[in-house]
Amino acid sequence: MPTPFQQAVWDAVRQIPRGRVTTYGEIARHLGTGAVRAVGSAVAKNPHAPAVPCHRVVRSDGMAGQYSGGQGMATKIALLREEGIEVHNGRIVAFESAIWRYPSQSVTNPSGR
DNA sequence: AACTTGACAGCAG
DNA sequence: GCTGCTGCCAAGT
Repeated sequence: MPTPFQQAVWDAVRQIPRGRVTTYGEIARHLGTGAVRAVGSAVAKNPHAPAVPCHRVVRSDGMAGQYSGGQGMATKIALLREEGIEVHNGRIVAFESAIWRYPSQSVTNPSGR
């Protein structure tokens, strides 16, 4: 029986569109907490895969990060490549461009900046 | 109730 | 620029 915190994390990850990635820090910020590690633990226990694209959650330093199954980042990278995200030697290509930012409260200017 | 672990992030060397 | 240590919050033992 998952905790409300884990459900919140999974719900946040579920919002990540295909072909995009996000960082644990972004999720933590979106949840209004600095528990980046707790987020990682929650995602690691994610029983809703692949409903929750946990493989789209990467590290903030541009690396794919770890993954469950003991495969390390191998499986994670494979899934990301299927999503159209290029990954070289565990490093995400165009990382800054691939990062997905959670929508703010409201955009005063819908123009996009 | 307390200690340890964890799919990380950030700063210092 | 890269490697290493500390800090963070939550969950598990």
